[in-house]
Amino acid sequence: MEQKNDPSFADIWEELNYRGLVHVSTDAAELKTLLAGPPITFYCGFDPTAPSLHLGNLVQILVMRRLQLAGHKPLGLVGGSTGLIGDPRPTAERTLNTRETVAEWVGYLSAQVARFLSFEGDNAARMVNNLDWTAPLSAIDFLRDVGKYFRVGTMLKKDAVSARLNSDAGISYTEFSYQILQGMDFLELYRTYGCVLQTGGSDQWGNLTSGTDLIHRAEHASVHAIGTPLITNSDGTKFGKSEGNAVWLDPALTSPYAFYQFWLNTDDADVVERLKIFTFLTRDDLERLERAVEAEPFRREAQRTLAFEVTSLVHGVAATEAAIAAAGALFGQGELAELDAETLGAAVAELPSAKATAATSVVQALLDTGLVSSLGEARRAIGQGGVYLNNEKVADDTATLEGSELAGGFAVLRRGKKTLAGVTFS
RNA sequence: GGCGAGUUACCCAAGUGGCCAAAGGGAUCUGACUGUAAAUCAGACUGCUUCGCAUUCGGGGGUUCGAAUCCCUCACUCGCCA
Repeated sequence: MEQKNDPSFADIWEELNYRGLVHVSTDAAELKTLLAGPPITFYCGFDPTAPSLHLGNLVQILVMRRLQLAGHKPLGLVGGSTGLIGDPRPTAERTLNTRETVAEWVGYLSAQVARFLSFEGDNAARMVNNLDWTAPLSAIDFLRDVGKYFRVGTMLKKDAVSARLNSDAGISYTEFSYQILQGMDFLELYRTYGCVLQTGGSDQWGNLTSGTDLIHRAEHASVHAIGTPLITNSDGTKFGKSEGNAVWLDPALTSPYAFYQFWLNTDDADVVERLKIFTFLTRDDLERLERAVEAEPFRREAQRTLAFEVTSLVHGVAATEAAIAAAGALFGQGELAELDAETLGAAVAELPSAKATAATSVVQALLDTGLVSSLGEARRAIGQGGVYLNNEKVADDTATLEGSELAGGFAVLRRGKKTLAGVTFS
C-alpha cells in the first residue's frame, strides 16, 4: 500500500520502462540523465471532457506520482481552455460543451488529480488551469505571437489531424487548432515554472511534440516528452470499459464495489501488465505474482492483489474492504437467506438498487435497478435463463417479488453470473 | 459560388418500390464449459400489453394500394473546380 518507487532500479527512468510506461519519448539517453539528476518540473494535462477522470487518466496520474516520488515536481494541468475546444478524435468532430459545464468539470478534475499528488515538501505539486493564460489572449496576439511558429504542413501531418482529413468526417478549424493550444501550454509552463517535461498518452504524442517544437523555436531550448502506451486488453477489446461504460474514478459514477469487480475480472493474460502500471508493488512482488498466475491461476491471487491495491489507491482501504465484504456475501457459497440484516444491507448498499413492493414484477424490478434497459430485454433475459432472484433462477417472466424479502427488507436480483442489483422493499 | 458523391440500428456495412424490423461483420448480453478468467460452441440483440401491434433507415414535405428504396426541400459531411 505504501507509495514508493522500487529501490532495486537504478533510477526512475529504468523503473518506468520496466513497468511498460514508456511507449515513445524524446531522446531516451537525455531523458534518463535528466530524470536521474536534480529535481525537474514536469507537467501532464487533463481535459474536462466528462465530470470525472477515468482509468485511462489514472495511468497518467500514476506516472506523475512516480516521478514525484523520484523527487521531481509535478504540475497538474486542467484544460479549462483546451476543454472548450476539444482535441480531435480520429473518428468524428466533438460536440462543444458549454462554458459553464467545462468550468464545473475543471473543478471536479482538478480535485481528483490533486488527491493523488503530494502538496508538501520541496517538490510539492501545483495545479494549473490553462484558461488562466489563454483567456486573456486576443485573436490577433495569438496569430502574431504563437501562430507564426506553427507550419501548417507539420500540423497536417499529425496523426489525429490526418486521420480526420482522410476520414469522411473532416475536421473543423477549431479542432485543427487544438495542437497549438496544447503547445502554448508547455511554452507557458516552461517560461513560468521552468517545466521541461510533459507526459501524456501516446495518442497525445502529436500534441506533446507540438509543445517541444514550439519551445525549441521560441526559446531555443530542448525540452522533453514521454508518451505512455495505449493500454489494450489481450482479447482486443478496449481497456477500461465495464459493460460498455467507462470506469470512472468518481465513486458516484462507478461504485467502489463495481470498481473492485472490474479489476478482479482482469484476464490472466493481462493481470501482470496491469499490476506493473497501476500498483506500487516492487519488482520482486510482481515476479512472484507472475509465477502465481502461471502455477495456480484458479486462486487468482494476482487479480485479488490488483483489485485491492487499485481500489484502495482510488477509494481508500475502508471502501475497498466494504466492497470485498459485499462481494463475499453476495458471491459466497452460503445462502443469502442466512445473512443477517447488517451484512446484507451493507452488501446491497454497494449495488445499484431500486425500491419495490412484494407485488412488483420481476421484469419491472430488473428495469428499475438498471439491470436491463427495457421490459422486453428483461423478459428476454428471463427466457434465456439468465435472471436470478436471491440466487434462485426466475423461470417465469410474470413472476413478482412476492416472498423474496430477506432480512432487513432486501432482495438481491442477479443477471447472468455476476451482474447484481439490490431491491429495497418499501 | 459551381459540379459530383454521400447521410441505414452501438460501430462498420448491405439493401435502390412489396418477400425489410431491414443481410453480413464487430461490439454487447445470456446459456454451456470454467477459476466471478480466456478460448470455444449455442442463443439474443428497436419498443410494447410479444403467436400480434407500434415506431425506425439525416430532418420536413410529396408520389403510390404500398417507400430505406421514387420526387421536392432543408441540414450536415466528403471530393473536385473557382
